[in-house]
Amino acid sequence: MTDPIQITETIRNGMDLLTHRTFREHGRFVKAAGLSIPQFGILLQLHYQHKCGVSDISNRMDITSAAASQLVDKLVQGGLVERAEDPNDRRAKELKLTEKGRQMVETSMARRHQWVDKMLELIDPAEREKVAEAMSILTRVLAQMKEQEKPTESASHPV
Amino acid sequence: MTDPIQITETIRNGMDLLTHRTFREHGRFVKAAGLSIPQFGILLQLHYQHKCGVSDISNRMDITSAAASQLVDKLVQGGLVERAEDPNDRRAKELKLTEKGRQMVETSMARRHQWVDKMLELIDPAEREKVAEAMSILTRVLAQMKEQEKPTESASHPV
DNA sequence: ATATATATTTCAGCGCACTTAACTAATAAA
DNA sequence: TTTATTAGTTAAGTGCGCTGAAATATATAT
Repeated sequence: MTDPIQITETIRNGMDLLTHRTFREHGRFVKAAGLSIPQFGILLQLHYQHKCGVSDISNRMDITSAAASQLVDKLVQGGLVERAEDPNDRRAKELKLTEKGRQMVETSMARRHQWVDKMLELIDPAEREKVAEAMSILTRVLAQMKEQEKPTESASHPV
Repeated sequence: MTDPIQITETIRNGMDLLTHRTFREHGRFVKAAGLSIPQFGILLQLHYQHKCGVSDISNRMDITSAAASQLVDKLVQGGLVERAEDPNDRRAKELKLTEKGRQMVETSMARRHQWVDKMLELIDPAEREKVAEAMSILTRVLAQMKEQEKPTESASHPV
């Protein structure tokens, strides 16, 4: 297979399938965990950023700060997020995952990894290595794209 | 890279990034299209199955048939889905995408493909081929897993 | 023919995410 | 110091997705 069009087609198709699959898995897990998708989105954001303020959440999710505040509040009441005063700016809050919140994210990722691993079990080691190589290529290019998208961002918020 | 653990790790990590990314893209598109995630889920299901009944939707989405009926109704009113009587079973409905609905799905996929293509532009042809090979492996194994999961399914509903 | 099961719809009601608007408190600018 | 700006919260109200229950109509079983 060297036809460029067919190569693109193959990749598009594979991506579609992966996406489709992942969507359902994720939805089911979140639902089973008793959370909503937006709520879980906040947990994930906190997992990746380690800490942030309410406005960081509203920016990232394209919702008003009022909505973000309300969502966060539910997570705080659920014991998944810790909301403290930002020592540098007393108007702002410093949001972090609690241990319980961290575990929730861990579990969800473990669940996904379980699925990925099950998939890998069905192919032989040589193919597994090929897939790993492709993933490392994609990881690299995704990081590259992320850089390109945020040239104006300060170093203070490594999303 | 031949260490099995590292191979798995690399793949898991790549999958996580792809998932994360795709989620946001999809959410934004759906929102911009004036639909909800569940509504769009139905369009996608109809895209893959070509036609189905209300209960197929409720089964697949893990919601009651009442909920499915209501969701479908909104899509019908929006001109995205056609709801006709199933000639084989007059209790059931035969749901299909309208031309407008089909275009909506096409556009959303094109949007995603655009993003995938942009990603591919950043890597050289040799790497692109490697990625394609990996995707075809994954596509194969995904199909295989799907088979394993539905051994009792009749041939009438190729989801 | 009668009883039962299936496919869908309608309705009342609940919880959630979201928005706008008004408000508090703290920082930054004049 | 006053004036604006920024971060976050609160409250009222909207719309959506969802459920449970009741209703309708068709299909299947006895």
